Amino acid sequence: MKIGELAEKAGLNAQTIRYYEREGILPEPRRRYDSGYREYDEDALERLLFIKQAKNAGFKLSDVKLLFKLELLPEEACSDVGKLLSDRIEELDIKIKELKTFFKSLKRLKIACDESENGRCPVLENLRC
Amino acid sequence: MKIGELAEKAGLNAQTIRYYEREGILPEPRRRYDSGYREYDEDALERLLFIKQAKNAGFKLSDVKLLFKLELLPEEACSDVGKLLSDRIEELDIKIKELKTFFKSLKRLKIACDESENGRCPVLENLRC
DNA sequence: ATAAACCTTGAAGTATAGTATAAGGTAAAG
DNA sequence: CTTTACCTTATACTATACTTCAAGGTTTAT
Repeated sequence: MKIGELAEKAGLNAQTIRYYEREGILPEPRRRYDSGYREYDEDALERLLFIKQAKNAGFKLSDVKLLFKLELLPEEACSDVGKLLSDRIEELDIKIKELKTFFKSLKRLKIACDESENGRCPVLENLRC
Repeated sequence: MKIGELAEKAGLNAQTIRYYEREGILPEPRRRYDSGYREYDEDALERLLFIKQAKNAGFKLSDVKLLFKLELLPEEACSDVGKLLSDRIEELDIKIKELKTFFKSLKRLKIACDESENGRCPVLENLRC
């Protein structure tokens, strides 16, 4: 498939995909013989969807790059991937817990806001987490 | 307290606090009569800690600004705060669910990586979420 | 065959969130 | 009373992650 179709499937725009390629996050795809257009397969889509999720989880593109880079290296680098993954798993676990706390905090704020009758939303008084 | 002490308590640096003030996220504090130094109270610290959590939850500074801004407005704006909060609560709920999915995905990747014996970490083959 | 839609590159521009620097005034400790 | 730490402003710089633009070639539909 061409870049436009991939972009649509991944929910990105084509320039972003080219940018990922420039930055070494997405491997260079093969090109059409005649036009030189980029030609993508399903793996490229999988990668993009993974990148989107990783970004959503607060990972930097450089983290994703590192992960994909290590994928290509032989055995001795595999423990590095394992270490990287362990670290990220632990970080993400902490982050999820923090978000749950903040979620409660926002809900408390909402309730206080709904109940306010003095004409002011008591945002500040209720933001302790 | 002076800006340095506030910065330390909040785990930020003083320039960041001045930056938040410039951007209208933190209100201008009163100044010492003689030196013109900024003088902060505990509320400022609360605000900074709230900002940190909001940022961690993926909120932009402009979102936080909006929240604080609405706090100062009279009754008729209160329902806007309520709406803003409802939206953010819903977003955060979705985000937490997505992160949990990604968390599982990373764990699966880790397991596959630990079990791999062909000298390659099967990152790509295991990143489906 | 021609227009619209899509692709190419390279370079510049944007948004967000700071961080660093310069040049100087103030506060606190010895 | 001087030295060190801390404060002031304004401006410039950085990193991340895109987005836009210009100028042109290709594909597809009518």
